[in-house]
Amino acid sequence: MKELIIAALEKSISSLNIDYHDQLEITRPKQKENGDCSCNIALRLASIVHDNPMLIAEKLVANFSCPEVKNVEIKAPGFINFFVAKDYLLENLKKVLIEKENYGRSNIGAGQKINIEFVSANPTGILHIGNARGGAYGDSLARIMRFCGYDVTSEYYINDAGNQINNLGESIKARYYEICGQDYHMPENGYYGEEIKAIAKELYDNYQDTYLDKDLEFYKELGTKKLLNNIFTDLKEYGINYDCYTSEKAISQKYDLKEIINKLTTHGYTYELDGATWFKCSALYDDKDHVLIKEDGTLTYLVPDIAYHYDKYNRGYDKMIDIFGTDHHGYVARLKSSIKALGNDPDKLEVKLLQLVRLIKDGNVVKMSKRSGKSVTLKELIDEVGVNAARYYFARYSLDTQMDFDLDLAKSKSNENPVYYVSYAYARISSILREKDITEIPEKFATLNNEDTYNVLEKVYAFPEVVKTAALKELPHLITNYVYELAGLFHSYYAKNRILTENEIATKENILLIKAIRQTIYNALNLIGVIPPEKM
RNA sequence: GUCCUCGUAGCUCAGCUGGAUAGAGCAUACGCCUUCUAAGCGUACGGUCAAGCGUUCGAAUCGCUUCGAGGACACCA
Repeated sequence: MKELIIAALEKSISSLNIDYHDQLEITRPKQKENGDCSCNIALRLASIVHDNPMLIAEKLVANFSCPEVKNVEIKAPGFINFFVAKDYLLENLKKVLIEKENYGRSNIGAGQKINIEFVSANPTGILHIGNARGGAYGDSLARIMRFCGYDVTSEYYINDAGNQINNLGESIKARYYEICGQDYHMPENGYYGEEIKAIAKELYDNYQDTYLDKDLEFYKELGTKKLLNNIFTDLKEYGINYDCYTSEKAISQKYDLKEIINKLTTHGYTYELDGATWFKCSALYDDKDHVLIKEDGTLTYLVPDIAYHYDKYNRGYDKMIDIFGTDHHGYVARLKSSIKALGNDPDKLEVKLLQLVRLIKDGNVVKMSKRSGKSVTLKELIDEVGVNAARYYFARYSLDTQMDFDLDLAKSKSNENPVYYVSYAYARISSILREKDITEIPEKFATLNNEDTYNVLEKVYAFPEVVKTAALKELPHLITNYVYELAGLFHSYYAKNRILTENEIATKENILLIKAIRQTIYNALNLIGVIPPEKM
């Protein structure tokens, strides 16, 4: 529809001998009286041809011809508004019914290889509510982009080496010794979570105190294994399955990390100072240099991370998206610097920072701390509110809002959570379809011609466009906004119109209409990992 | 102190590559169940888009300044 109007307008513009080659903007006005489509081109042209926008609009309209457009109006200060025949909505209805779960699918991604890395929490604890947000965003984005024809790899980076894993091993050892009645101190940056105690207890339950002579390596491996298992079990329940897992250990085996540093040196990006080797990232994007090899000869966390991203580049993605908490934002400049220093294009990496989730309990902000184990876990969240509500809740918000998560509200399963509103629309339709279902699609629809029907059909029609925008702008919350509005239009339609009537043709067509609505709701929710219920 | 992100209705948030009268939900008030699910529908109330200046036909949207919130500034990861 848009395309037809644009083409006709372009003809009109060139017939006036105006030189204008930018993309014409056709928008959908908020007010219905301003038409189905609107164009601001006369306002744009005003400054180019130095004329009154109203007059330009009149000239454009005089030369405008497009059979699908029933009526054209000009409104101050110079908008051209188009009123369109509704047939395309009914054609689109057929399309939904034929394409079913593929309605909204496109190929704007054209097979571009995209890597999306998200959550990637260290295996030193249980996933918490912040991970739930990153997970919901990352997984939804992956689904949306796949739906739009991108070749997406979703990835989890496992930090299974380094200092924090030593601390993990020490922490488990300390807890185990404690249970065995032995004296052992928690390390300085020890982990105090219940899950650490649980691992120690399980060890004791199985082997009593016979493992007291095990070395640190044993506890590290045990802890990493157990905690990763927890993490991926939780994520799976949350609806997230990864295409690819990469571990820090594996990267260290695949690459000689000293070699990576040598590469940086060859390109002139390292220097020695105070017995340490530094990365000269201030010469690139960072405002400070950072240490790569410490005075004691060990590597900092930065080195394996540089190697990891080097590896991602070697895998040949067109674009890589990393999703981090905002507390890692300082890290971005370092990473991009390393990419550039190793001769790769830093623009291929896009880092999304999500604002941390503030937890509200009893009306007060709860300070979250992983080390002390004080936070709400993903598992608890799922158990309290269910996967659908949790996924929807997080998908609703754009990443850069400092959102509050009110635990009590979430637990209450109140209407505050719009997933119920959308699910309810789906369940209502399902209920009617259990009464009567139709599969054959007529050549022409004869009875779908009232205002409520057009309203909801217009929304259905908009779906593919919304999905594309969500993919291009990488904004999954556009999908939740959309599906909420669609559900609203259905509820409103439902309240005023009967589906099952005396009239057989009308009934059949009504059923096909709500079936298409249900399909669209399903497709939209599927993109954010929500499976709507047949009954409520 | 330097650097990021943010500030929209009482609350939680949309709207941001500039467009027409700034939108939802919750809360509040009032209507609507003899017919397909009332977890619903409808009406009302609610705004100095943090503040100021600028850019222009036009600014919540772009730029600068101020104020406020959160975060980052390790030879930790």
